Amino acid sequence: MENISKKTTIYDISKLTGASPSTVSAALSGTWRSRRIKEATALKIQQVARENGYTPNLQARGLRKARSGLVGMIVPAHTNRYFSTLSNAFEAEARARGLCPVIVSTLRDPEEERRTVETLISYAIDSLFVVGATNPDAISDLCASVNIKQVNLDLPGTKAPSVITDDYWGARILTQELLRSVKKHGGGGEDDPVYFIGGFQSDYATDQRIKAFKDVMKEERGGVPDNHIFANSYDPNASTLDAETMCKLEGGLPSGLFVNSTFAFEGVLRYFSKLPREDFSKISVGCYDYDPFASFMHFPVIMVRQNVQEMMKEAFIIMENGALEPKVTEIKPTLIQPRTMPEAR
Amino acid sequence: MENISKKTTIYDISKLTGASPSTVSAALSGTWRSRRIKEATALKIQQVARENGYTPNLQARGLRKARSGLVGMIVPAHTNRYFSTLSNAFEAEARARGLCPVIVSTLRDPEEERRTVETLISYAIDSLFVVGATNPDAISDLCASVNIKQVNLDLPGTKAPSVITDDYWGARILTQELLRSVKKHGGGGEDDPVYFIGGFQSDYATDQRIKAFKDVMKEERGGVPDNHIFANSYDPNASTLDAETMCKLEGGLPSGLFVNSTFAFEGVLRYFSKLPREDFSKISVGCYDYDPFASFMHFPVIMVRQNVQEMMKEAFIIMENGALEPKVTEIKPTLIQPRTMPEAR
DNA sequence: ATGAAAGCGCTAACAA
DNA sequence: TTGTTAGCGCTTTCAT
Repeated sequence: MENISKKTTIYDISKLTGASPSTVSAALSGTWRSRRIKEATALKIQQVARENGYTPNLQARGLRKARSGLVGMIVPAHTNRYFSTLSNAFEAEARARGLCPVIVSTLRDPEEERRTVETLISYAIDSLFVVGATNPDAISDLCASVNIKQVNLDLPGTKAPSVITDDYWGARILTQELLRSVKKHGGGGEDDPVYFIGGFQSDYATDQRIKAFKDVMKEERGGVPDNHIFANSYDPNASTLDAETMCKLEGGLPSGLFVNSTFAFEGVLRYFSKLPREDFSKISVGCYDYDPFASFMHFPVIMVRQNVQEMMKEAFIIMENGALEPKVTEIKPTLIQPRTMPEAR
Repeated sequence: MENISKKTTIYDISKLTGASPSTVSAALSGTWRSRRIKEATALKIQQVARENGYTPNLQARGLRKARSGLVGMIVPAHTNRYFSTLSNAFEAEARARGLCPVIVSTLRDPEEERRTVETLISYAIDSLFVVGATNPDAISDLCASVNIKQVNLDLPGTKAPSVITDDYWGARILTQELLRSVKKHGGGGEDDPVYFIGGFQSDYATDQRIKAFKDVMKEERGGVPDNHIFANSYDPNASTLDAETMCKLEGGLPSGLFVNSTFAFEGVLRYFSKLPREDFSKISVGCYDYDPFASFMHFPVIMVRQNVQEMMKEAFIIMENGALEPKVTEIKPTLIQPRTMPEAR
């Protein structure tokens, strides 16, 4: 306790107890049983260690053992309910395994992703969870060269196992429910316009969702015009512009809007906030993502909540099995009706 | 590049180039100018390093230099807009300084806070940012014993400098604005009931906010009954119950509600979601925290957005100045009117 | 302008 | 049952 300026090491404890450094090491790292250290010795060492505020230097241990006990995760952003829920689940799983979780956001920037992963590798993370990366395969190359196991989440890669949401299925039920809502609250016509805003056309998830959207629209409406679909970016600002374009095109708000992610929704709302409240009497929104507050707006918002716990649990299982083949596991999401607030997670 | 199973080290590069390990180290760590390494030598070494996919082992470096380049931050939770925005700002500041940010959530659990901080210390973090801790001073004791600089955010401590929001001021203007809204949308009477829900009575921020709430209520209404104030927990579930109690007591929804944080708001909404929509025609809500979606509900929600960037910037400045005296810096928050969506951060 | 060598704190053979 | 020693990969005197 009196040690103010330098950390206590096993050598300090060694001197204090008269035991050798290796005995101290064993006593303090939990391996003493298998090293047949006398229980009394071990207990005494632990006692002294406690009295002196000893904590192991995990850098030294990591250097020696060539593994750090750190598990890394990269996410596109923190300020998003979906990703932060993943962070939460990730920490829980890591903690349950006695590992130290390190989460870094990479802002959907491939260069930042690369830099961050290199940094994490330099800190000798034992494994890496890659969430929604723009280029998971590039990361796989980095990881492969240093034998770090990797699992992708949210967006799949071809060089590492992936756990993703069954986006086609989710977008289908969301679109169907949205159309039902449009029928109920909308203008009433079979030709009430329905739009799609948000996401990258080229990313897998968006692609699946658009496919499902189009398919359902085809089945129930005979189709949807291409210019009713905006998928240029995950940047909220882009969606603000898209919403404006949509309203110009439509001469007002449409009866139905499929919003691809809460990112896009934020952008759309930024535009909506300028419109008079009466304009919203007929619109229904389907949002592919869940946010508790969004379910409680002044027009119906149907949401899809991805099953984050299960995704993360699955990811850890795959990791523990060696993360070998790059196979894709799909998890089904849940539909959340407007003004419904499921238990927090 | 061909190195599959083991990481390239400076010794590999040393052999490959014929230079000594120390020269390689200097060339690769950027200290070569001051060591008067010939530029040609340095460049060649860097070239070879690049070709072989060399990345430094930061654990080894950290062990040797006794500082890791890691900066730690603990937050109560990830799944909250305010905290995740802080995470975002923290990462930005850390990155700008070439440091690696490590953010861990501690779930408002003092024991978890202690364990996590100990772990971070074991990884030799260079400094620690403590957000909304239940017991910042206990953490200060841990940090002091190993000479780690600490700054508290959101909730102040007495043993390390703190950067917090000017909660009294923020809660005053929020209450005033809420009363204005109640006057406009409420039943019309001077005696429209106004309630307060959320937070811990004993924590500094809640205390300040309740004080401000009471003061304004006194000034404008002559006071507020004690049983109109619920401050038992940050757990959304507690707020669900509080909302129910409130409505029982009131025989319906009150005209005004001061909600202390989005955590509480989530809980309140969970109860609200069971009520018929018409019931909400007269209620106004003031929420001490900002969430983009919450500003867009079917009744007016006035919010306070804490100035996260400035708080974090200030925290880093204090850290860089040595984080000496435990003085408290207060930052003023911003009022956000209903249906207003400021730029994302 | 560069090399040799020590050592950061720990663990794991190998001895005893 | 315990001690001795080497070495993880790096930086940093001190030599040269």
